[in-house]
Amino acid sequence: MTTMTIGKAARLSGVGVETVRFYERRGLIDQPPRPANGGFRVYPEPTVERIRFIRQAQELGFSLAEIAGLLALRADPSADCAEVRDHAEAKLDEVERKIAGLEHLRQALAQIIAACPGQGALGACTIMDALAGAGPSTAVGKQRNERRP
Amino acid sequence: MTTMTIGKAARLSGVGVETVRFYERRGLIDQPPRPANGGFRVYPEPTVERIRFIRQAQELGFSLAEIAGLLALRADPSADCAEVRDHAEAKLDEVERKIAGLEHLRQALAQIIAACPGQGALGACTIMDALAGAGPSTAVGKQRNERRP
DNA sequence: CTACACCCTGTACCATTGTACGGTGTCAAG
DNA sequence: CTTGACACCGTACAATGGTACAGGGTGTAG
Repeated sequence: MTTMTIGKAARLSGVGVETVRFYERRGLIDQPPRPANGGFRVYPEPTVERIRFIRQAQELGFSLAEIAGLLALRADPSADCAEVRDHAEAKLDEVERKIAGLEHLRQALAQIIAACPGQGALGACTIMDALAGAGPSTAVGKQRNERRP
Repeated sequence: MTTMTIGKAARLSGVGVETVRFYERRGLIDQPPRPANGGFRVYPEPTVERIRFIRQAQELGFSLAEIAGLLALRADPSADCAEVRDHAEAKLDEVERKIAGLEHLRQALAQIIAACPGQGALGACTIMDALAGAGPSTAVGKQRNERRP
């Protein structure tokens, strides 16, 4: 098993040592015990994965409290299955709503990019226009982006 | 044109009046002028759309500074097209990365939900397991050491 | 014309999510 | 056995994104 000090765990997961300790205090990751015979705390490799997950989930718009909920989901027999499943299903809905919102935004950005180099009349000039129009009716070369999901 | 007071604009966009003012201070939305003859500021309907966009973008993991950047994107001839397009393309990349991350998370959640009611052997009990394994029945040959301590 | 809800401005306060710092302990290379 | 890098712990400070008054103005229903 790969183990390391907190400094290496922090470097590998792309955060500062203080951030690791902060996540420990918030209960997002376990703080390894200090060895009985003295010395430094020893961090296992999965902690690095966990921190990376936390950072990624944050970029996807989840708060640390929500991320704690995700990390606490356990599909094992000792937990109340129905409760876990309800929670997981609620999160799944949320994830799917986010995906839908991002797809919408993606299309709007694609429309702006497509409209940009054209020197003619511009129908969807801003994000708000692109989102409102949702596409083609304006005379900018009909960016009907029918991309497959 | 539909117009309204700040209170109604706030209610329609699902935020508090103070939040609307906060966004004004941050330059995310325009503050309408006070009527010369006195009285209340008059908000147009597009401001409501704009606030809703801000809130949605926040839930998708964008900071207010980033959202300001999105709202400032203008594909019109007065702006430097190349610059606008670069910015829009960078944002598009980011959006697509977020979508990919969310799809990944979606699959992990689906896996937990699927594993939950079954009483048999559970392979992917937590989010971290589900993400590491990357696949239940669809045997995706991801060469990942799945070690159980 | 009075009550009452709502607006305006300014300032203060708050939660979340870190980041920095100071003082001390540990360890390993030279 | 000294020295430098890093760990540990506690506390303080900071950026972001609001939220809450206080003290006044405005507009309309009754």
